[in-house]
Amino acid sequence: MTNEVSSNTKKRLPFYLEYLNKIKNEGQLNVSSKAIAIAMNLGEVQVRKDLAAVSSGGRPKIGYEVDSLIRDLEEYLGYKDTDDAVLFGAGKLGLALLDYPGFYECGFNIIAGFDVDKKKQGLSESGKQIFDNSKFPSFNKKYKAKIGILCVPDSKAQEVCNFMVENGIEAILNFAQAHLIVPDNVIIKSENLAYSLALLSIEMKAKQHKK
Amino acid sequence: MTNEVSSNTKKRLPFYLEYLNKIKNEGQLNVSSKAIAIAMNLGEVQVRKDLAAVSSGGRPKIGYEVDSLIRDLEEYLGYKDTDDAVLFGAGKLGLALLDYPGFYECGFNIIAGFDVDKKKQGLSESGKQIFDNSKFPSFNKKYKAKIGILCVPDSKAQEVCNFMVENGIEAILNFAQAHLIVPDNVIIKSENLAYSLALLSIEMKAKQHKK
DNA sequence: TAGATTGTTAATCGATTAACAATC
DNA sequence: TAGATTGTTAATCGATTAACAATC
Repeated sequence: MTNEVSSNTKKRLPFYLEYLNKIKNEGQLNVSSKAIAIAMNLGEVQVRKDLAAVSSGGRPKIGYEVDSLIRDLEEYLGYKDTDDAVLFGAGKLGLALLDYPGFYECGFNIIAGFDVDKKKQGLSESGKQIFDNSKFPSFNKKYKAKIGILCVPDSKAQEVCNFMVENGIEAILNFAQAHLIVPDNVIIKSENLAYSLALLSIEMKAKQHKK
Repeated sequence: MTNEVSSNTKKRLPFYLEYLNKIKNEGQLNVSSKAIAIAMNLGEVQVRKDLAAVSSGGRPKIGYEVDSLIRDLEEYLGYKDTDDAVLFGAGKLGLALLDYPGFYECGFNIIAGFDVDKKKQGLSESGKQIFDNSKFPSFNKKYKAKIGILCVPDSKAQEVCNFMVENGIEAILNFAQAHLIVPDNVIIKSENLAYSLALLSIEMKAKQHKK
């Protein structure tokens, strides 16, 4: 059932939610697919198809009820039931992510950080515990986190990745610039910030050429 | 010419490059599309098509020359000529990005940060200057950065975004959880870390259901 | 030459868009 | 009822995959 929703649709869903929350705050109660399409630079029909896939639908002439659409999207995206996650590598990026409020809004609770460097262990600014890696096996026997965020140096990425997988992690958001190999039952998403920027820059240059 | 390469192909290119650098370091001189496909979990033909789009090609029976493939990919991705970028919002994430070494490797040089908070102005850990926003107009008349990274609080995102665009920024990598509106000549990529995690988590749960 | 591997053309698959029927 | 808007079915478009010819 979950997989009836196409992967491209899924990627757009959080942005619908963002837009809906914006207009909700402006006091809007209903919205048409046309209005959403214009604001988000998408096709009208695409918006309707996307929303049909995860919501109970709108009403002709009136449009979609903003509140119920927000509920349906949050439901689908799993923002309601909070998932526990752990983070490895409390460097600058790791610390920023540990204290990043956006995760919580999307239903994630980073319950602890891990780092091999004694100097980095202790409490983060927002009060999250940072333990030594060696504590993770017993920790995760108890807490059973399945989601891991990987922010260690590139050269340690594969090793730490293996360690996470051995101790119950099934989904990894990888910020290291490294080609990671994982078993089939584990999913991994490499989120390389510089790659995004590189692709953005290519697009920008392509656009300039066209002018 | 640039736009003959499909957008999905483009997204895979940095990952080819990553893998090629890995095997280069292991001393491998040539590589077949089959080997790449297996390592990266892609189709063999897809690899050949992707590589054909941006490289001078391989040789039957021998495969692709790792070195020249790396050169072609770096060339296409623009890793060779360094682009200047600026960053707005020197909070935790902003500071982490200012000092993030990965950007430089991909051909980006963050030449300065900007923040309205006097306490955040000065030097970052790696020695990057952080100025008051008011300095940006004259700064960018001189340096003409076209790429901007946006890390300000969600509520300030649109305002700062406008300010960037008014002063010559044409491509924005947005880390704020906010629906931003920009003129047609500006491109924007919203890089929301929590969204990535949410989609990963949905996939993980879908996978578990299948079992 | 035979075999491995590339590159290309055609077929398939999936996602987007267009046309239109259903409905309030 | 007329008009606006949703939802669906069919057509188009683009990307992936399969089949195969070219080449070293």
